[in-house]
Amino acid sequence: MKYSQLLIPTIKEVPANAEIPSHQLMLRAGLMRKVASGTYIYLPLGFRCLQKAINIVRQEMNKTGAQEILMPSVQPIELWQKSGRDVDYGETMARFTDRHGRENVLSPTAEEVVTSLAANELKSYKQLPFNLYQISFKFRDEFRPRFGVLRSREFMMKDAYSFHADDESLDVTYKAMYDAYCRIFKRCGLEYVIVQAESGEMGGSGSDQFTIPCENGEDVIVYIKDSPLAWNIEKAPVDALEKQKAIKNPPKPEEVHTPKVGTIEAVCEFLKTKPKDMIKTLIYSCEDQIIIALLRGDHDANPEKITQLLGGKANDLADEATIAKLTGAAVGFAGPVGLMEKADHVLIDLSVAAMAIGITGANKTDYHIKNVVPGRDFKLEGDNIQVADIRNAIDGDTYQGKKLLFKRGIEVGQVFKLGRKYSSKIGAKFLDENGKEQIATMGCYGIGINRIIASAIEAGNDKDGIIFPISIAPFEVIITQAGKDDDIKDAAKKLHDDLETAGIEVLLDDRKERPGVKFKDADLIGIPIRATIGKRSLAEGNVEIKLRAESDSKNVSIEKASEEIQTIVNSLKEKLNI
RNA sequence: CGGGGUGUAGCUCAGCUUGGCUAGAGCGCCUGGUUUGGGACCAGGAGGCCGUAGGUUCGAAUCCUAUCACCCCGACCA
Repeated sequence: MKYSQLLIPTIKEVPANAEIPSHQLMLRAGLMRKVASGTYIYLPLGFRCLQKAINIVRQEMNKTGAQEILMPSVQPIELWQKSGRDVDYGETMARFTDRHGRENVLSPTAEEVVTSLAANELKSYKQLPFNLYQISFKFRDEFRPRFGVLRSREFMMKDAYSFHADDESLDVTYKAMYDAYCRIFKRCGLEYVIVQAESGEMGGSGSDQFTIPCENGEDVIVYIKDSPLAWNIEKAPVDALEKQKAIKNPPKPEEVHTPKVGTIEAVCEFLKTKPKDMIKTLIYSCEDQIIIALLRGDHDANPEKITQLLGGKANDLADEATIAKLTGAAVGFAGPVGLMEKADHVLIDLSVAAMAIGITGANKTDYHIKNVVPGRDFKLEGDNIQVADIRNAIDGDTYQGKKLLFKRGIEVGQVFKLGRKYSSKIGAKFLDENGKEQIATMGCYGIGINRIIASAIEAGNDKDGIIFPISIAPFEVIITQAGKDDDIKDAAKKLHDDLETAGIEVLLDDRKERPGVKFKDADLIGIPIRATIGKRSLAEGNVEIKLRAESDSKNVSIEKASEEIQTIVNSLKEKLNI
């Protein structure tokens, strides 16, 4: 392929609206352009990267016996009403009415459609198990698209759905997918970490996330040094904190006037105390019920843990009106004393139960109460009271006595055991050996293809540009033709043709540009191997070969160049099992 | 959706506070010439309804109002 024939609009300056390296570099290297917030055009180079990642995913999926299909992007809302996810997804799911007045959605994922397929076609246990997947654009109307392609509204996803007669069969496929994902990310040249995750909106029992550690990741990974244990923050367990020594004859609770200081920080400032001596009272509503959650002031609530304790039911922080009605005070002054009886359910974090004494809201606007002793001034036991782990791990926490460590990561894939959530609602049933009707159990397995590219760039870049793993680079080799003499052109052309014939993906930079410009562009785009043919080396009958990831170059005779480059390509590929 | 910010040439940004003549710079682009191994130099040139719509004013990029878009911080997810 000739550079001069491709649209590769590289830019020298850093785009003003791009914050993180992958976003900036994808624009600068001419991989993509933005159409609107969260939607992008993949230009020739960017699309080649996507295709290469897709091919790896496809190969590994096919190896497991999964079958590729293609489902529609426009789906009838009825299917989503059956599963109840029209509500769960809410505004994130784009909807429109067609000319006939039918309600449609733009597919954010495809459990409903694939399960309805199974409902129609699945009759007998003899058909099971099977695993269907597709690679297609998904649309989610995110509250806040950001970081370029890392959180775009339209994105390329591989989504697979497996159907099984029983849990053992699901376990087998789940493991096969898990292993396939390991191979996929390895082949894409990504250093990944597998973390235990909550299944969230998807429902179901088990889930593992494949994340790429990097500074700009949106997920927080919690892990233990020299241990395979790792969790998404939403799932990370923490040891209960040691019970604080009880204070002898603790003073009585005392109301203090705290005018207009409703936040933890403001109260601490005002009363000269620390967040960890505060008790934070959060009020949730869940299916018309009122849930109160008590946390230490320096801790954050973990919505996933709370949802689990509520039996998976959707819950949200209560609105201002509900809080005012319940507490009789403005937001910021809620406290457990005298309030707990009014709630349907009270969740007390382990660390609150471990406190000896604390300060909390008085359920009276502009007042707090100090000298509140858990167990004395509010109950820790009762029919509607549960003491549990409902918070996010923070620095200093341990699990099984070992220190928890934190880093950020990008989620590139996730595998779920869905169970019968969708199959029961949509009616994916079959007859078993005994002629008895059974509901199929399911798994689903997603990979964000764009995120593979973006996270590879997050992980692989330097001041000059992208450093692509060879497996997903737009080209494997770039030939920089430095000079316009005929012998240079001819030698470059011949090397290009030889490599192309040998099946190497090679780009010939035949532009009428100065060598400096070509070197800069080659580095920016991040093609793993560069072969330079110019006056200097050609005079000695040599070609200069340089790896993007390394600083040194070497000279190889023009006759041996093609062979040598092929050897390097193969060795780079072998490292990634390509 | 809540909070903050930005819209001026293809890109990065000055100018706006304190309204005033023809709206600027660097980079990029076009032409000619000199260059040619790490984003060259000289000369000439094209390119802007100052996001959009109203308003104030003799006069608006600049002040006011509305609106749209984009970006950042929060709740979601591949």
